Amino acid sequence: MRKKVKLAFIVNDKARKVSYKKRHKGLLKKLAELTILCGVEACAIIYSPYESQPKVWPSQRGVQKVIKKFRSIPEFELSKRMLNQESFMKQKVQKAKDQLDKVRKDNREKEMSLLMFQYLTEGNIIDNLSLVDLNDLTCLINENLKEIDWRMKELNKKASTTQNQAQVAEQVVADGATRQAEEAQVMDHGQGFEMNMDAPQNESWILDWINGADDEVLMPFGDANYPKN
Amino acid sequence: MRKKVKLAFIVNDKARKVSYKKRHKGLLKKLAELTILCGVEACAIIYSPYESQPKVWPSQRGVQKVIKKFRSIPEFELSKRMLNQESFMKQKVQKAKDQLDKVRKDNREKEMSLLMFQYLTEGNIIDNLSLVDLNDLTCLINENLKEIDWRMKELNKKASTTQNQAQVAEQVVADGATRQAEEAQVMDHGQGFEMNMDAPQNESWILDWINGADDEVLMPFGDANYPKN
DNA sequence: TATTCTATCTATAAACT
DNA sequence: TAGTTTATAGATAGAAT
Repeated sequence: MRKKVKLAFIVNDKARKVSYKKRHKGLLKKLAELTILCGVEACAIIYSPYESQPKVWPSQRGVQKVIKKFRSIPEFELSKRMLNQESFMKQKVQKAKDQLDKVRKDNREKEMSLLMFQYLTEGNIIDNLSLVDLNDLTCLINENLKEIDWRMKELNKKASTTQNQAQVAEQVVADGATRQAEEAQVMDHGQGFEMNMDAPQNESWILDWINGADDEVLMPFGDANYPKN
Repeated sequence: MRKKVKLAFIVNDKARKVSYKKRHKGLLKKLAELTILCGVEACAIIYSPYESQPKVWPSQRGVQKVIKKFRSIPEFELSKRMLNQESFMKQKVQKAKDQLDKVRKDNREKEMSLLMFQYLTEGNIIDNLSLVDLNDLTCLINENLKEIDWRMKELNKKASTTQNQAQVAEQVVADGATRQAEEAQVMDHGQGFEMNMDAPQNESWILDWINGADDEVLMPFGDANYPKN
């Protein structure tokens, strides 16, 4: 029901003021907590349109002390610090971009996995697949065949029962298909503010294996389909 | 499981640093949200023990602008503002005290109600009741008798059925007793940090009526039992 | 206009990697 | 030491008072 706050100027005057009052209060509380809990000096200055005087925090002594320090810093020193802040921001942006790339790659993998299992279980392949898609899909299926083969061999080695290989193979494929289908969520490819930047929380054994240590395998899933930014 | 944060310096160095990093990050985010959502100018300066440079917010332009304003304010003007801040704090304290009084009064009422219904339902009265307690209790019972009387009259007026008065009266008493007992939570009388400062969320009709408009009734429940602060 | 209520979103303490 | 995860405490949007 309650909508997620969109990080943008609140156009409605009334709503903005209400929000300001709540958030202003919350902010000062947080700042107070930070200074008390962690024993740091800090101050905040807020020029609100609702009061003629800027709102300051904390009380008399605190702000004067902190501000005094700032007064004593020459102008050019200040600029230098600001530039540091700017480069810090650039780092942040780069990090966010890296995360984006990672999520896109993950999404691509999940999509492909979904396609693969659709193909394996329903026997039909979706139209409109690009050459790249088909290539990745083929790759993925080959990976899985290898995996199955490897697992069969492992089981053979260790088997103390009389299970035959065909049964084992079927079991592995069915198991993998179920888990993969459950986990394959095709995520948003857009670049909006709401984009999911979280890394996926559960990797299937297939993806683990693909991402994993085997250097002989050529890695598929480039970001060919996504615009560079 | 997770304990409620106690508003005090975190003694454990490791825990304090972890907390600082999280809260610092959270604070700047909040500040950014405030400025964007509500279109206000603001800045924060944090002198952390973990960085040689004070942490500032927001980026270059923002801080310089806000700080410049502050630089241009004469020292004595600053003091004046700080005093305003101080008086603002005094107001806050007074408000908190008022709230405390209110909660204490509410608690007193709830205790008395509980006693009354224990007396009415179990027929025995707890020992160690002071003269004041007994007086309040008598008062409260009289109030309730009046209320019952009033309700009976109302029902008589409006009754289109053939219900007799005795039945109605019994109904009212039973109903009131149940609701009152459910709602009567005897709250903490201490003055610790954890004290419940919330106003009670559900008033019974009896308390509504006691607090309400009838000026003829002498109000019981002074704060006689509590130390003034 | 401010306060209260409450469903929901967000921050973060603690544990784990 | 820093990043991740998870459960819970805390903040707050929106509605009602």
